[in-house]
Amino acid sequence: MMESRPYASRECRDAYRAVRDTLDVVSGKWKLVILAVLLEEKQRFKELSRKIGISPRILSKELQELELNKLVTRTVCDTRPVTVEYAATEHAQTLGDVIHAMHQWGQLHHATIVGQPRPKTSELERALEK
Amino acid sequence: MMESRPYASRECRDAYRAVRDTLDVVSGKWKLVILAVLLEEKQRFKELSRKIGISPRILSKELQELELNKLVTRTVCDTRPVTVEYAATEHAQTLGDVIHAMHQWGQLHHATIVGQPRPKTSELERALEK
DNA sequence: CGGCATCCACTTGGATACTG
DNA sequence: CAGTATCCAAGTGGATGCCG
Repeated sequence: MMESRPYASRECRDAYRAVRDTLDVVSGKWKLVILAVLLEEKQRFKELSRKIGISPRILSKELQELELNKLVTRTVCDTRPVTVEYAATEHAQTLGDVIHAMHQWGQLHHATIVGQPRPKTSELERALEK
Repeated sequence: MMESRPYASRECRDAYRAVRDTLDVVSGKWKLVILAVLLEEKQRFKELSRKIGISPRILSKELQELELNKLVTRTVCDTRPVTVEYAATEHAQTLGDVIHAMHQWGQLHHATIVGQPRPKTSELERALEK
């Protein structure tokens, strides 16, 4: 494999890797939701689970990945039944530009798609509504 | 369902929808690769398939989604066995800011992660190398 | 050549029950 | 409370063959 790659230059491949890294971090159903909540204020495991309606198994997995990527910190509190607090890191805040760009383009895209004389199929509606 | 959502305000929900729309468009294994190639110059189906090493079935599906989102155009050429040309649209070019932001942050992220005294686990390496 | 149909492997997300 | 184990449903990506 690796015969004919679409990227002639090393710079292109590296650029693509960087984009993919970002995509890996923000993709998925929950990562951005969790980060959004934690960026407002730190939360305990159960609070997160309840607030965003996510099962413990998934939440645990997501938080571990976010912690590996240094986007959240995990702090065990020495309380009675033991609680754990999760908080967004400074590094998580640097995601702002990416979120903003995606927010802007999402709006532009929506306008581009629905602001047309009779969209061809209803396929599209469903795709955007989901 | 829809009981307790983490988004108090309407603005937040709308912002999140816009971000999700963008994510839906650029996520996945191939969409950005296809767009990158088509942004350089228009290509025929087979050329695309060969250049980036993707099976016809997947390529077809991806192209249809991209066309629905007005990111590529599909042109049937009246040649002998019949060829089809795909080209990136102007709308596809507006994705530039998003890509750029993801590129920048991807680099920052990589530096943040690997530029540390002894990363805890080798988990991380694999996560970033894949 | 373009692209659909079939079948299949792997991943993602989820419900539930259980442990320290 | 925090987190794991099990089991499971659905989605995604892929190989191969066929057809106009």
